[in-house]
Amino acid sequence: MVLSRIILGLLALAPMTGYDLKRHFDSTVGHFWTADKAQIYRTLAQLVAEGLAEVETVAGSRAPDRQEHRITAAGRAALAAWLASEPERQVDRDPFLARVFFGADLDDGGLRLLFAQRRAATRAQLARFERMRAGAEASDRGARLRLATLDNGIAHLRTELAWLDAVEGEIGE
Amino acid sequence: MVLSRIILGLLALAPMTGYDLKRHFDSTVGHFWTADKAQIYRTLAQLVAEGLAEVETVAGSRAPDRQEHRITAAGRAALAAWLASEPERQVDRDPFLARVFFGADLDDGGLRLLFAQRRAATRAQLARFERMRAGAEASDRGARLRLATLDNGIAHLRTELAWLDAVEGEIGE
DNA sequence: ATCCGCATGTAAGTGGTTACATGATTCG
DNA sequence: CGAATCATGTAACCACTTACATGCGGAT
Repeated sequence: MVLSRIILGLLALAPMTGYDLKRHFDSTVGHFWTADKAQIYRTLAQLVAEGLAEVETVAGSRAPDRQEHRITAAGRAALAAWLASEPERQVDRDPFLARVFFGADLDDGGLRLLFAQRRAATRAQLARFERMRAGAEASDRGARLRLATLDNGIAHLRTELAWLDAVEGEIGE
Repeated sequence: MVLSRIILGLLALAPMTGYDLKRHFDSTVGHFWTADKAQIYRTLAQLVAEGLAEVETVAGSRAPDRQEHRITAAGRAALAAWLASEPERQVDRDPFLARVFFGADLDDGGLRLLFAQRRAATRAQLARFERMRAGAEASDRGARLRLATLDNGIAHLRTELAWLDAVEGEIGE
């Protein structure tokens, strides 16, 4: 459900192929939703079957044929309805915190490695997000909202680093 | 995989029924992992089939029979191996942020409602976590680590509220 | 020649949710 | 008398991941 609406939202910006969508899930919307191509192609077929999108085969001038998907009027209505509906409840599943929770069974070295890995991963992602932020501008309301979602990710990554400092300080002693 | 190891971790603390485990997923470990009973019973059966846990039927003195599950030596080894293994990469999927991202198609009232709902949900969860925190003590290393995972949740919820303040301030003007 | 980017999809499996179904005991 | 808690499980479905499979065009 959420995936199909995000795809509709992206198609509302411009007609796209499954491949184009995949690139969006790897970049612009990747900080709050990911999807792999098997999922994307399946969902696109579904949207077409439901009449929320339509396909047009564009002969590849110098590449394979593109299956361009375009949002329909019904699709725009479905998108608007979803935007105004109550957000699905979010599940937070964190394999790292699961390890920390049972971390008493781990020796000091293992625990330090666990935190070090988390710190490295968090830093790397923060750097990625900050690069994305730098190359964006808040021209209109839509752009400001899209930037706000990125800022949300950045804020949480910084919080994670601060938490790591606190916990490692406590453990280190 | 992660679910089965968390269950092993809980069974390492004490033998339990599926019902007991469900209560843990609703309370102590709920802030980083959730599971419903269908999943729990299925996974318990799997663990027994793999020899990582064993069952003992305890006749109910004043209630239904309990299927007590106990971790085996092989189970402890599997738990230790998982603890020392590299954490599975975490997927962050947030239906709320997805709505904000496409929020330009929403009118001002819709947008304000969206943020208000998020704020209420965040506050409610923060209150729950803080109550849990108050009733806990950091006696030994294990308890400190378990508390740290709760503090992680609290820190992120506070960050979310701060982010909401910032975004709503910007939108409101 | 070989690899990378573009572009499409299928098959099989795992993980997770929802709905259905049963039954005893205890507390108000 | 009814609701809540304890306790178990099945069936069906939906969401997501991984692996397999193909083929063109352009750059090194």
